[in-house]
Amino acid sequence: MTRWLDDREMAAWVRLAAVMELLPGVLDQQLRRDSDVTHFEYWVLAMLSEAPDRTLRMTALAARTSGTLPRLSHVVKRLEDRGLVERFPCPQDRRATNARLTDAGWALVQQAAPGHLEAVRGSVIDALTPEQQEQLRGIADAILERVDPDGHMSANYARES
Amino acid sequence: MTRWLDDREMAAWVRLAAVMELLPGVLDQQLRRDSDVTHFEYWVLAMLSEAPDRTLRMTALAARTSGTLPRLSHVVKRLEDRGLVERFPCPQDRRATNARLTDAGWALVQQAAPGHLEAVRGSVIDALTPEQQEQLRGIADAILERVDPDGHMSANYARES
DNA sequence: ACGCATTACTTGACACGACAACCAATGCCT
DNA sequence: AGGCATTGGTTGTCGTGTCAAGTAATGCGT
Repeated sequence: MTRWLDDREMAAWVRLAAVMELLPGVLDQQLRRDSDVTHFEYWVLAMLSEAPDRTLRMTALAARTSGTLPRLSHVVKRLEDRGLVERFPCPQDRRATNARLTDAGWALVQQAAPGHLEAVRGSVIDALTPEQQEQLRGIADAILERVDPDGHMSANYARES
Repeated sequence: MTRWLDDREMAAWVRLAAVMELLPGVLDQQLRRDSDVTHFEYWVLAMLSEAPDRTLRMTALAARTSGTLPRLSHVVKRLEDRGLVERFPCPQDRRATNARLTDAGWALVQQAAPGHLEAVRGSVIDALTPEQQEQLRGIADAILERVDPDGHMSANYARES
């Protein structure tokens, strides 16, 4: 027999679904308008900008951005065509490809970061109390634990304990 | 001067971003595999199945699914081609189009609902304590308040107060 | 009652992601 | 050392979403 959702469960789920449907579009639009990159492209550039030598292997980049490898391949190629990233085979393992942020890519991240940060603050962070921010961390961790138990797809952060 | 995110804010944001990136895919896959519909298509059918006479105007459907009108137009057309929905001009206002769930569509929702429910439980609801579910509701409401202040895009639920 | 703005949607072109097939380098096993 | 599975990544095709433009009915102002 199926256990239906009670009111509390339904309320939580419906709102989460609405957030998942709306928030990505809002953030995407801001970045597109102001800096001509998608939200995902921005994450790619941002992760590279924080990496040693501004360089990461494709697989590492995929994990840090929660993206699949084919997706990353396409995205990085487009970024390369635009001169924001360069690719070169890894010397240690010639199967692997390294992606490095160019100066132009670095400049774009620097220019885009403040506006994006404001958007994230405006639609998420500043809408929440400090308590809610901590709650959100716990909730998201619990969900990620179910969705990606091994953390393969979200090596971006250190999960609690 | 830009206010950067502190540790607490960053932790919350990074995890929310990962959830937004991963969760839709997980739910999509389950529905595709088991019932050959996308998550968005499922919401469309589900909203219709709860509406009086299983019928809604396109605009109302868009609001309830947090989708844009062009998107809905495409999706409903595809659903119509598959015989799950039928469209007919609204008698009262001939600009408007009504979408009604067919018997086949109704059957699909009935068949798909239990599996989808299990997926939602498995990846979200059962991962959270009752307390966290209430927290999530509050957090999502706060975000939606910023992202869609007038509630145009999320007429699906009654927001608090 | 005429015209213009608005509402409600549809359509077409383009961009992006997913999936599957593919290729190349590596490393292990014997 | 030869063979085979595995790892790491790219490519092509297809489905789907978005955006901009277009159409048609409505309603409001004068």
